[in-house]
Amino acid sequence: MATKGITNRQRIIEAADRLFYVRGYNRTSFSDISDATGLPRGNFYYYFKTKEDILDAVMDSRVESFGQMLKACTQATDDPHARLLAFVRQPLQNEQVLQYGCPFGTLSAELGKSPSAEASRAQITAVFDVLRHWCAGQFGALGVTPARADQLALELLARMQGMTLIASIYNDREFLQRTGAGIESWLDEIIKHEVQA
Amino acid sequence: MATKGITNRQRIIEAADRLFYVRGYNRTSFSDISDATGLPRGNFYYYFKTKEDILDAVMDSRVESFGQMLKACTQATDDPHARLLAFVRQPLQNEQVLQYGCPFGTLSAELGKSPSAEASRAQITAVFDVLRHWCAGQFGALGVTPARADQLALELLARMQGMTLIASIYNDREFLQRTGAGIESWLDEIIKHEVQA
DNA sequence: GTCTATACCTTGATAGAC
DNA sequence: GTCTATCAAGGTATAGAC
Repeated sequence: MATKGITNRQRIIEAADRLFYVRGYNRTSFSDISDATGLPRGNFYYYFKTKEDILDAVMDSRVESFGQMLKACTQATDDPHARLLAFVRQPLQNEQVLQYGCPFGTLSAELGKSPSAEASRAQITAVFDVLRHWCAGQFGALGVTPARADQLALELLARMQGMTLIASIYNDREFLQRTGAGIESWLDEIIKHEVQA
Repeated sequence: MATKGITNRQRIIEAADRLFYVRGYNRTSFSDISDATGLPRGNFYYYFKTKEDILDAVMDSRVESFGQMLKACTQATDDPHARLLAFVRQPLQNEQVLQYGCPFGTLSAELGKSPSAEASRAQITAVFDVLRHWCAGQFGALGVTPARADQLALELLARMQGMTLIASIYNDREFLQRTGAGIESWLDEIIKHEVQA
């Protein structure tokens, strides 16, 4: 029964994850999740106390799956530069980014206007911290100071967020590719000027 | 009577503009606008047929006021570089950007997940086009080709959007200032390498 | 654990008095 | 033009049968 319970719980999380991404958190209702899963509305409260609890689980799920992605980037090669390149290229191949934007960025923009700014903000930063620290780790491995590595990590995330937002607003695949290439060039410049070989 | 009508209409637009910014469009109700203006809920329908009509008016208002800002930038100096600098520095001085992000960027992220993607997307791009074309005009005045000017305009907007999003997520004023300075340096490089004096 | 039925509230929107 | 009263629909959440 534990496995069966986990299965339905997982179904809810996955459906909510998708819906929060394509419709937004506030515009996603229990009825929507019910339609997507086939589970009756009232059933959700057996697994989650409130809608915000579902959001928490979705956030955890996104952190987890993105952690997996970063792990794959880490294990694929020992070269931090190659790792960062893989990280930069990943949204460029994702078709949905053009339509719905970055799952983290758009959700953060939405939750940043939440009533309980305390709780939401902590969750948002927790998600971005995963990316931030991983990127900073790669820059650090390239030989810059920890403080500088963190600065570069934030700048990289900002560039990627700006890229995905503008690309999704204009639904402009060419801009996405061009700007992605620009970020790669920027990485090259960083390594050329700040890293001793 | 016309003036009185316009006055109340203007009150609604201003209150809605503020609420859409700090609470988001979907989470702002007629009751919220009623509380903010002191006008009864039912009264809104004398001025606007639907909630989306209020959104339209708010968008127009934002375009209008930002157009004024750009006009001020344009009239303040004849130097396109100085104009672009003023444009870049403008969000750096705005305290609310740290808390609620860019009014255009966050609203676009929210409306990009709207049901009627057709109508919303057109409005969003209309808003960003104002900024895009103004920036492209400045780059063009610096002497680059129209196509290149448009590319640079988009890149500038993307950088600023990324900057404001990350800054608001981490509520990091230092990052905002630092990244703003980085964008200014980037502008310098562009002019140095692409513009013939 | 799963499902149905429903309570209770807020929403956007309408009708009509003044 | 302004306001009150109210509607129907949809929201989250709960109670309780199975």
